[in-house]
Amino acid sequence: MPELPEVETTRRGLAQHLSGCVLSKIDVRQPNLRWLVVLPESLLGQRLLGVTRRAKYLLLRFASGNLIIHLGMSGSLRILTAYHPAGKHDHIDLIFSETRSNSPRGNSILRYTDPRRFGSFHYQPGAVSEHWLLQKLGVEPLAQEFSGLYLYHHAQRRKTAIKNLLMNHQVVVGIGNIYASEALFRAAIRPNVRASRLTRAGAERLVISTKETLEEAILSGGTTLQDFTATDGRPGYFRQQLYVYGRTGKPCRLCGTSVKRVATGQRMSFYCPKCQS
DNA sequence: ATAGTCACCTGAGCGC
DNA sequence: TGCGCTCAGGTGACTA
Repeated sequence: MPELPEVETTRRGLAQHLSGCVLSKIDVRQPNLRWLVVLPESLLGQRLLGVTRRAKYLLLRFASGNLIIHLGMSGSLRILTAYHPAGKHDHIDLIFSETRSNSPRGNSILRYTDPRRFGSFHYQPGAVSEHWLLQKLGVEPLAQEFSGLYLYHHAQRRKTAIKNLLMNHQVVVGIGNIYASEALFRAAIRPNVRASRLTRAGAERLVISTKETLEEAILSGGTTLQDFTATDGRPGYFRQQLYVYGRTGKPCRLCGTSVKRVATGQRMSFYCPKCQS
């Protein structure tokens, strides 16, 4: 699924096309996502005031509260401006109507598709930060608080692999399996080294490479491996810029050495044995 | 507190 | 073609 760049790409599409529109209908065909989807009727008739993001959660703000959407591993949101019959994995439609009198466009359908159903929809009245899903999240990776010193402090005395630390969302949010491998490559750090062995300089490099990787991926519209599309249906193009993820046995783009794959906990990591010494 | 495992669910790709 | 196996972008719950 979507990691932070894919969620951010989705957020921008939603904000651009649906902000100011009024939610006129909710159609939940399959409520059994990661958690049972229960959306209140009271949302109907409310205007979408804005779309923000916290970690990988999309926050659709209405006057009475927020719709909190997570895309899980295989979820995507598309905006349809013409009727399309719902497919097998098209679980939820939110229908928005354009109400500005001078531009009487038709309805827009925000369609949630998710083959694996690991995603989620929640409604939180009032302050969104009080939702239990958002309570224990760490810092945003693109924010100033995510600094070399911050990461270094969190790495101290931890026995887990550095890649696991980077993917620990109580420390820093939004970094999943693709971008963790990519950021570690760019910082020349092997994914399996203990977090406690991270040096101050290494932490500095890793924070910089993480921000760079995420920012470049956002500019490319994210990474599409199989399912992900932006809200206009287009894939992300960052896959072409991946150095190591999914490139086992292929030559490192910098030195030509064969890219290796190793298990880090329950996930696969990819690295160049020469560049990441 | 931390680290590791399991669970949720479907589909793609591979070897036989 | 089909079967069985492994793997897949996430993350909360549970165990030791």
